Amino acid sequence: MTPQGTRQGPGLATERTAPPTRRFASVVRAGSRVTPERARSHNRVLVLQELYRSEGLSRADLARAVGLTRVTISDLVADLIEDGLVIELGLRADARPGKPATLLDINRKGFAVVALDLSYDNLFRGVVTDLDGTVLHREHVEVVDVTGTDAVEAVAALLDRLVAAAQAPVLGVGVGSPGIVDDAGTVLSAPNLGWADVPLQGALAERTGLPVLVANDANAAALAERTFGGAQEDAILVRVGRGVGAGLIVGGRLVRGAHSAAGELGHVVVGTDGGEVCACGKTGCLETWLAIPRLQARLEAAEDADTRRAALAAAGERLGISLAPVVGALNLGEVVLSGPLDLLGGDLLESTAETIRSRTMADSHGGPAVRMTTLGRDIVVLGAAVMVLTGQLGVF
Amino acid sequence: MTPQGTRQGPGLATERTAPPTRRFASVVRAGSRVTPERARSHNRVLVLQELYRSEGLSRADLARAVGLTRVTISDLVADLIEDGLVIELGLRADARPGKPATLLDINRKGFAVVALDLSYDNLFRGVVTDLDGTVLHREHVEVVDVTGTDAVEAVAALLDRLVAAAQAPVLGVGVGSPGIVDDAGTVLSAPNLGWADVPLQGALAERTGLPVLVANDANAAALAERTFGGAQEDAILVRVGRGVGAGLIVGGRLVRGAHSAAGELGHVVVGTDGGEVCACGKTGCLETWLAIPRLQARLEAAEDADTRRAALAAAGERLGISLAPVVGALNLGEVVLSGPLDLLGGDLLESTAETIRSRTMADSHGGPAVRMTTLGRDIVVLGAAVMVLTGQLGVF
DNA sequence: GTTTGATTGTTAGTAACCTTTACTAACGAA
DNA sequence: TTCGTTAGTAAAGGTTACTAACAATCAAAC
Repeated sequence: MTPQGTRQGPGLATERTAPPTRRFASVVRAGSRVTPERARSHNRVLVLQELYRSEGLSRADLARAVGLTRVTISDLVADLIEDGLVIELGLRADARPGKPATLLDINRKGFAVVALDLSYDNLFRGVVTDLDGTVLHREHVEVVDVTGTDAVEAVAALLDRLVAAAQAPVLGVGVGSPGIVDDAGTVLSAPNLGWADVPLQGALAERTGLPVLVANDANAAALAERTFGGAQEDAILVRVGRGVGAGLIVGGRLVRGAHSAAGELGHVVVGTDGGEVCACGKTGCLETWLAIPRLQARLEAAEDADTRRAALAAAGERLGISLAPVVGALNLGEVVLSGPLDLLGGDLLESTAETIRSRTMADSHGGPAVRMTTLGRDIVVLGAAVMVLTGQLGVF
Repeated sequence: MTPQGTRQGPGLATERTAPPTRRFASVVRAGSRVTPERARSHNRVLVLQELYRSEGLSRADLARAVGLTRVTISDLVADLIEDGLVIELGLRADARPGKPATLLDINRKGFAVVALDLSYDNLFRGVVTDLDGTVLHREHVEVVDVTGTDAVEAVAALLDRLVAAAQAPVLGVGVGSPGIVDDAGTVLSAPNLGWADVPLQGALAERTGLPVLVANDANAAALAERTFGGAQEDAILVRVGRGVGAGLIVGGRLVRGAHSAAGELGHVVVGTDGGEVCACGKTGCLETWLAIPRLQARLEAAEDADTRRAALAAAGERLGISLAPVVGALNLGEVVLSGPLDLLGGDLLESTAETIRSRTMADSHGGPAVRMTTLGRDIVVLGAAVMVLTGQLGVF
């Protein structure tokens, strides 16, 4: 053992032959022992996933896809049918040799998911969907100047109406809320709603008796984009509205952050040339460049079309400047924007893409894809639904 | 279903009630079925992890920690002892009622790990460690103007010497290489070594017959910092040398990126006020502000101590500017620097910390911790060793 | 029209795994 | 000495997934 290695070469050279401290950090979560029972439920999930992804598979198809034997698959499927999660569709139609297969599918219409989006101004929206994320029913409620516990009450009332409207057993409730939301579904901070440390998930779960999952709206949107929008395994979704937020998917998983605040991009300062003063006190925050109210004000002040296009391009450039380090550091493959299509979809988007490309290393793949979401205004509720499907069925 | 939902509220408003495409993205990797055999090997890993983390546990201690019964633990431990991975230390000394426990430990000296660091200028370094990451032996070789297959040959020769020097069976070989390295250990691009699509991992594995793992040097360093340096679950490690690279730990896991290029921060443009021209062709890349040769040139040109301090602070500010969006987006809890302590450790570090704090939302935790690594020049080889321990034993 | 080969799904039996229950060994305290 | 506690082992049992074998069914070849 070399206690104090001699400095060789011109390379990095801070010293100390590390006597590794006996404080290790583990990858595998504690208590994740695998009993046969847990193994089976894991395999159950695999079957569900496979069925979810492509309806109309036979038991034999599942066996090939999952890697278990036909016998085991038959057994698992029997369980799932008994639980009502899977149904038989009938015999396969196409002509091929051998015994015709019995096609299976998840019972897509047999359960409902309730999903809420609290991120609008003065409005809570909610939907009932089936297991595919198809919206079956919509409700909304105006919440002008409603904050604190009144706001929680309004959410609960909306939720009650949605649950009552559901035509099938409700699998669970997903909520996309503005602000910072921790793992347990407590809204740590949501200034617009006057919330601080509000245990929304617990409150709604207790009231409805249903499984409830609460997450940040931009994070939910990112999940939706990943699941229904075809986003890659490494992508960022940027939501532009009254404020600016983001959700990150890294390695196919949603990033939560050290203090559950991942995606809080709005108040990062952009560039080194000043800017407008932000509500947060700093100067040149991304929100001052990009938030819809400010952007609209600038567009209205513009005198001709060229000036308007320049304003949009400038906003896009600022977004690109702040995204470039993130794209470079994470090697993101995709940047997706969500917000008013008429404002974001044109010059702004193009400018963002061009700025990112010119400020990051042009890898052999020509930089990340930059595009608008195709999920429209339902992106948050769809993400909230994904949370339920993942949490309750393990699907996705 | 509302085909074209009416626009309500001033919120986000791009349209279309998403008919979700039947193209889903899954979280669980395909083919990850759990057979009883896999379940047992998983539990074996849990036992190893627990033993690794704190030596001197009894079978009963393990049972409590892992959550399996004493019977099962005894069985697993018998397997591990037979494989030579675990040894009995003798009876517990302290006096308490009941039968005295037989203490166990991983056979820490019974296996060796070989780890290489190819990231120095004109020098390859390698070490032999035990399972704790304690360095037992060092070798190095000068490689001035050695590139391409010659460089691979030099690596292989160094590796042979290290394997020959090992006093215990070699568990595996870890390599930290500059450049972009994919999952399979192929160096996609390492300009300094003249490598492009070099299947280093495969070549070394074939030559030595040992398990080999190759990864980017900064990524390896990040693993070391996470494992031995006490880094948090969400942290970035920035390596400053001839170039600038980084490794990211998100949710406790290393980030690989869409094209295996995560951490390539050196060629991201910083700020909006120009800068020096970079070798890559762009202007104002982080490397032009921060790389050691340029920094040293600026320091030598400085006339007095104040100017030198200002130069260091300016470099730190640039690093902070480019890290701020990353810290904000990922909500990182920690930023760790690796490189020449005399240059990075003082004003530069402070300036980086202050810049990050002033440009991100000051969350209730006062921003990320910013510090130097304590692992010194061995950080990359330690990370390479961690790769082997993780890959071969599942530890960490 | 019959045979052949292929495919599906089920039944029966087996091996692996973890658990429960029960036991022995070993020790401190009363 | 007795009691209570802790460590480790042994035997039996239940769950899980596997292999082997088979009936049902159909297309295609003969």
